[in-house]
Amino acid sequence: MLDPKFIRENIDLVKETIKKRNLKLDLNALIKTDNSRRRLLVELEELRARRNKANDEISALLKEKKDPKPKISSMKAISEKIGALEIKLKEFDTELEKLVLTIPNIPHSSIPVGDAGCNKIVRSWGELPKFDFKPATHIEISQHLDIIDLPRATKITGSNFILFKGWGAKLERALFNFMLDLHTKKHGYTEIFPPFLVNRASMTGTGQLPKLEEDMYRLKDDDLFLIPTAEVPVTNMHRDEVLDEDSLPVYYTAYTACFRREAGSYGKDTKGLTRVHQFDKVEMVKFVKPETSYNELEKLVADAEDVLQLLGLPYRVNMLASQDLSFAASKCYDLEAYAAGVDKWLEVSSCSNFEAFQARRANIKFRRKNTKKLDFVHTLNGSGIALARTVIALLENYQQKDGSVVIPQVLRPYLDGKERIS
RNA sequence: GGUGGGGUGGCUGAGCGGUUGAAAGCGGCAGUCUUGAAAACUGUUGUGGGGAUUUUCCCCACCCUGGGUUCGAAUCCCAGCCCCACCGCCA
Repeated sequence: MLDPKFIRENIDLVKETIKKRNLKLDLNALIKTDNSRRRLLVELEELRARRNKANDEISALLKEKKDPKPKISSMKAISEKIGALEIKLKEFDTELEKLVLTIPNIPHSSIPVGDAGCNKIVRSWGELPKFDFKPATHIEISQHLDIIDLPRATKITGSNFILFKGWGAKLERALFNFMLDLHTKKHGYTEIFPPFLVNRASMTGTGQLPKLEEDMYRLKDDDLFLIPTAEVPVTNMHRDEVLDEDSLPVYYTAYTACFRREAGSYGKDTKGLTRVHQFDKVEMVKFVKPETSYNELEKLVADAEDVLQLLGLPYRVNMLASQDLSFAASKCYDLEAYAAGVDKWLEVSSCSNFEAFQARRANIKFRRKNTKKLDFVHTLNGSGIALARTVIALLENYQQKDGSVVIPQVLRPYLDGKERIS
């Protein structure tokens, strides 16, 4: 969320943001509520000041053994008025909060303005694989190699779930182990293994709630949610905390399964592994000082790119335009890996700078040493990287004419030194 | 799941319905002393919000959360959440 005070003082900038994001949002209600609330607050606080003063006087009268009764009865009416105004204030607060939560983050000045067509490919890496045969899709390959069993996953649970088997299961495990090792040993992240279930406060802290409740799996009896990404538990580690300036930047990486209902996306990417309800992902999360956050974003993207480069998967880096940018982000790069069988660029990572948007909501601060003032940290996160889609790219790009699949060099130590799955 | 105990500032820990935003200690910061350090001593030290004559001043709120009683609540009542201990169940 944005700071209501910031909105008040930068109303033109917020209007411009809404325009850039192509949203239909009326700010008048917000401005009006904010003004009414403050007018009421002044009135209420004056009354409370009077009450406090009177209470001191009553207290003094009692000490002098004088009769406080007249004073007390004169205060009764004021107290009732205060009670009434407090109820009204609460209504304004609730309303204002509701309205403020509908305001998205301000896009960074460096990103293109426009819809997804304006997204900008800032760089590409690797060469597209060439075949002297028609490359098969990951569905065909995994069936042939007996490493993924979708019909049985459907039987056990339902459609759009995956069951990895044999070398498929080992490949999955090899991938996230490789990624965690890379981020912890080479890129300096601290490994976290968080709970996969989180409470409502955590979901609200990172912004999944209240907006996206429909997209989440929820355990009704306990009011807990299956995490849609490790971003939720890991970012919420520091919810309502004040971090040491010296401890920043904080880098965390975590493997988790991710659960998404994908409500409303039926009919889109329903075949194969592209869009599933449960997938594995290694996530990177950063807590940084505001003045460093854009530099940190570039480093975050580089860390995610390193995974793809070491796996030898061609990819491109897509800087999202204002209308394609998620609600809480100021700037975001998507990494898209090429998959030869389906001949598509698949989004395997999304690296975002949220500036103080999440930190304000989750109340994550740090104290500056020189001024001793509290300030919100900037939070960033990025996939490093999402697995099911990476498996698609691996299978399709490394397939051979004989139907086998070559294993990239970096994964072999995790797979008993095996060179190919056949 | 059952029983008992408990949630107060950065930490430990007092707190009678009425100058208690909160004792005391520790820690932090500044100063005195010292060649320097330690010790000792002195002072200082929470957060959020609002107002104005906006580098300063004034006010309000906050003692787990939400209600209630009262002229007045950290203190009394109710509900919830969380923590600790023991018992039960359990990988």
